[in-house]
Amino acid sequence: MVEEKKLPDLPNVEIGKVVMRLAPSPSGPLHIGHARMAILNDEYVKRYKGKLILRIEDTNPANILPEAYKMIEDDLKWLEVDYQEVVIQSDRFELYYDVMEKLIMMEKAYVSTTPTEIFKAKRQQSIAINERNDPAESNLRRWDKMLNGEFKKGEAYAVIKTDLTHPNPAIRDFIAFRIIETPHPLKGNKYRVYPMMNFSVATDDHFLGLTHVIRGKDHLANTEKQKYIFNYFGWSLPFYLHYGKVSIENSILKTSIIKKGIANGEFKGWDDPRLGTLLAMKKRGINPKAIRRYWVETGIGDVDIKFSWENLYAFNKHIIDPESPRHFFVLNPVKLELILEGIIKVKMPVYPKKEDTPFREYEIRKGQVYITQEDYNKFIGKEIRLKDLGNFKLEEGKLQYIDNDLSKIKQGIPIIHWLQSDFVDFEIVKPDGTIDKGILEKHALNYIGKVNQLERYGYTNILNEKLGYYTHP
RNA sequence: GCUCCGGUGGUGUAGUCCGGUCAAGCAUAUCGGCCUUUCGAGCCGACGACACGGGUCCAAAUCCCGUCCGGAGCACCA
Repeated sequence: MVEEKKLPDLPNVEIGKVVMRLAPSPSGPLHIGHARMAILNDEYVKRYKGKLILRIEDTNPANILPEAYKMIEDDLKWLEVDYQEVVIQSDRFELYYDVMEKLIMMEKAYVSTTPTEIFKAKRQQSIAINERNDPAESNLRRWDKMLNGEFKKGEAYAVIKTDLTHPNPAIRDFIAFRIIETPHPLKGNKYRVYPMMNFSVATDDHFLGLTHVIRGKDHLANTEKQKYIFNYFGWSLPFYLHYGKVSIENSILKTSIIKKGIANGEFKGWDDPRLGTLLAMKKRGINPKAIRRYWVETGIGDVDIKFSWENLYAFNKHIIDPESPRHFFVLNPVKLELILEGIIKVKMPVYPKKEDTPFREYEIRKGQVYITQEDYNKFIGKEIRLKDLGNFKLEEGKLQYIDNDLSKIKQGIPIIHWLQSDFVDFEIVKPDGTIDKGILEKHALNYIGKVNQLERYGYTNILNEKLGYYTHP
């Protein structure tokens, strides 16, 4: 195994004092992109013996999948990401309200009933709406009315002042609270004034004592907004690091699309092999250590990258190959007549590289034999070797025994896999959702739940006696 | 449109802050060889990149300017 790359050190580190966080929203299970965030944070916290907080950001009830709270924890556990504390943002409304009230009193925030279209248009032109210049008392009064339910959804919202003349319009005054009447899966109708992400994140990052924040570049502008809150209170800033955008091809990641697809039966579930979810990776037999190595090697650069399935597969192969039992799977089998004298005893290792490997032992006699349609078409009329059995002449509908001269291997005789008996009908789901059908050596069923190397076919996670998921070539 | 961020081989990354040791390292992919009763693994080798154009300098992947290209934000999403 080659030496693995390491992540660069973080600045301002004090061993044992580092606090970092994972901040997923519970809209669905985690996917391969989330894994980057989780693994990078986990790697650093482990290196610096710090604390990792799982903070579930559930401040938008419209976007919550109730099962996701648990799914996220399961996914992280599978990834071997260790967090020491779980914080649910919907448990912290009182804190958010309290912080907001202080900001209003400091005249760093205001509460508006101006239609947001006007607010946005004026902000674009660096013009303040009326309420921005109101004294704290007026804004506080409106804030109380907001909390008391005197405004309906859309009638009022609370805003953090930044700098209306900021050259970047994305940084100017931003909304911190809005009214939501949709019940929250955990809190029901207890709250109707919900913080926006920039507000709750800044508040929590401070009160949870974060020292370092690692997240995607898409949060660059959010970080700038959040800094205003830090500065108003004089809180010390964590060290921020933003990594680049990842584009993942040949995979579906958007929870909204997945939910729809599951509902209409297009996808089998959250672990459908076409999805980029960690559940799908797990089902396919991708080892979590391969995912970790992939993201560690990719590092924390701020350049935008394309996710490479090829590289992930290569890492996975290194990890699983030594532990993958070898078996035969004959895809699209062709039944041939096997012609030979007497009985040939074959003994094939399950783990060819291990000294204490178990074996698959068979007594082969004349009768039937199966090889793949592809091999049949390719080698008809030629002499081939049935692996571990002997050399045969392949003719139409039959295989005629010639000899067991092993020196022919050196000369380059094609070696193919085969099955005579002791097999089961088997289906393998490919990453594109299609299904390969064939027959699987029965012995492989002793290794259900493991990734098997089906020789000359590919690595496959054997799920049960009828079905497997293709891992990769 | 406005504002940010970035561009090293097919892919990912090291080097860029503090210019020379970088005619650019590593991984993966591809190709070839060895080994192996798998088209797998392993070993060896080859191929292949500093986006473009100017400038500064004895010297630039590294600093400056421009161009092109990619990405992000300008949500009562996170």
